[in-house]
Amino acid sequence: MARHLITSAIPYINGIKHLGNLIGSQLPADLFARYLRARGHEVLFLCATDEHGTPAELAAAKAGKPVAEYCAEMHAVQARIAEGFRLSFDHFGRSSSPQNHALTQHFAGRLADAGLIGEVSEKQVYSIADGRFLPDRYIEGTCPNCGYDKARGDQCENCTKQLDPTDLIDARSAVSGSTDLEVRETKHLYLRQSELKDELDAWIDSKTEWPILTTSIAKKWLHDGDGLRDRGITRDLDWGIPVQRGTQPWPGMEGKVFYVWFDAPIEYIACASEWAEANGLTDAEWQRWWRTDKGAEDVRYTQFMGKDNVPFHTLSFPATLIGSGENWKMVDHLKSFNYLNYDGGQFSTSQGRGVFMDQALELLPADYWRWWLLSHAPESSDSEFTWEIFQSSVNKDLADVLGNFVSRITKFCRSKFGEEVPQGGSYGEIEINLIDDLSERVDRYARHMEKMEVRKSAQELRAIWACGNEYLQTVAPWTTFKTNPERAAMQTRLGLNLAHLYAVLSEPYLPDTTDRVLASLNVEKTSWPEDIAEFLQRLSSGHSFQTPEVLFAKITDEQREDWQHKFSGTRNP
RNA sequence: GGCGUUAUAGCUCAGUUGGUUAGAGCGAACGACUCAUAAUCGUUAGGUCGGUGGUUCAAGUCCACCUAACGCCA
Repeated sequence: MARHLITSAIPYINGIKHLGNLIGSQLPADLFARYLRARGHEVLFLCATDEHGTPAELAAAKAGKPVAEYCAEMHAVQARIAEGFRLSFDHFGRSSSPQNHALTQHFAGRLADAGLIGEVSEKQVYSIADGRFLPDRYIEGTCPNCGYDKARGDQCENCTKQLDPTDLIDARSAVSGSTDLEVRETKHLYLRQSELKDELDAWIDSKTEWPILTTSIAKKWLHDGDGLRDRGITRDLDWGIPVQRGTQPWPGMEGKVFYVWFDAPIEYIACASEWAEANGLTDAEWQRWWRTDKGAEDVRYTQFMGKDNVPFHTLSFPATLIGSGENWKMVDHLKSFNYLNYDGGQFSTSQGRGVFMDQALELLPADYWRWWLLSHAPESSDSEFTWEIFQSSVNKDLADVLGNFVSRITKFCRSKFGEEVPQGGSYGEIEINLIDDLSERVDRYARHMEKMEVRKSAQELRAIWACGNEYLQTVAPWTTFKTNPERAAMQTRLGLNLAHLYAVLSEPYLPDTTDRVLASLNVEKTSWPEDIAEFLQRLSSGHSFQTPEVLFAKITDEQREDWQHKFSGTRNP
């Protein structure tokens, strides 16, 4: 038994996430967490909403609500949808929590004490009508290069030219449309992460098991051009964590907040604290997960994220932890994912393109999505969602292979022996071979899971399901029954036990299906099948069961076409 | 312009440190079975591994150059 800390990249608060976001971090993290729990390990699985920054403010303004209220509502929405997908977070926190305020300020203080915070004066556009500074991307105007009239202050979307806000002709605020703008001097704090470059470099070199995708991105940021650049950690905004040096005020920083990228990863830690509070636990209880001087030295920490998040997790956040000079737990394994594309293009939150989490659950139960997404996870490269692939994969794997197996064995038993496990007969060579084969396969399945090889473990799981159909096809109990009912009883008993085995093995992928099958078979959730031969005797003669309803309905061509059409455009938020 | 990732059967993807006839699932064809959600099981066809050149006794697997897609940065 080991202790595993698992975090998923925290989704941004402004709206419901799409399937690409889901498979990029939360879902594979959940798979891993469920697997490790099933193996009897102690797991703390954390996720949260990332709530600060300008996009949240603007989304709230658009919704006509105070930003705090908006975030609270959206957090509840995301929590409910996560529950719908059976994401088994031990806690789903909020980066706006008091714990994260305190910790973020604490880290800033420690970094400042260590000489790792610099102050920089810069010029930024201030909107007098809005009464605030505007981030570059919230300034619009006419592009001096191509004449496009909705160019943003950082870049023209039309001609892709990189811009400075002062380049824009007739610049205006994207918030209010006001053209009453001026450039003002403002002071910001910078994290001098360049000072930690060598330490980070050595640390990353020690992570030989990390995927190439991860290390190559990190290395690029470390070595490209002038090397790792210092980054601003404060902003002139209202919504965020007020800049403080620990618990003390920070002279000259009044009215400023920490930049969202700085406080968001700290929420991983704060979330553990929120978890402890929510469960009536002491600080020591969460610190034993996060402080290597307070009991976390034996914790194995795994982070899940999309590739766009890699720099923050390999450089900026580690720089924060190392720079604090305290004994914080650093990530051991970092699993990053590529993008899932939607029907030839990208999923897009801002454009409302693709299938969103709430919509998906309206169409089909969570297990359908979990299975497809996980078995097609974009691990080695970007992968693609199309309705055709989704339909054929779900129908074939879930309905025909797994669902039909459970259906045929329970119905056969009911018709010949009634709804209880039949007695009599003993194994022959075929059964011995089957058990050997299954033992090997389960072993392989587990090894893939340990290494977080999501697609490969799904492939192996499917092969394990197929073994059941193959077995029934080979021994044909419906034929055996005519001449040797006792032998048919043994074959049927084994078949029912296979259904039990499959339910337990499939739990990380298909939690609801597991519950349904176990309920039909009248068995409690049990531990992982360490010994396959022993496990396949658990349902013994006389044990009663109920024949389950169809586990997975097939997706019809009409449904597919209907959905294809319905989701071909963009979503109106 | 720089850098990175990817390029393997019709489709979606595996191929560990270079080593005998390049694998899986889907789809296709054929056959078997009839317990089951017209489901299942088996067999077969099918790729010289984006292109060119090189290193090596031996390369999909290493090197160089080229092409294409995607991404990041400037």
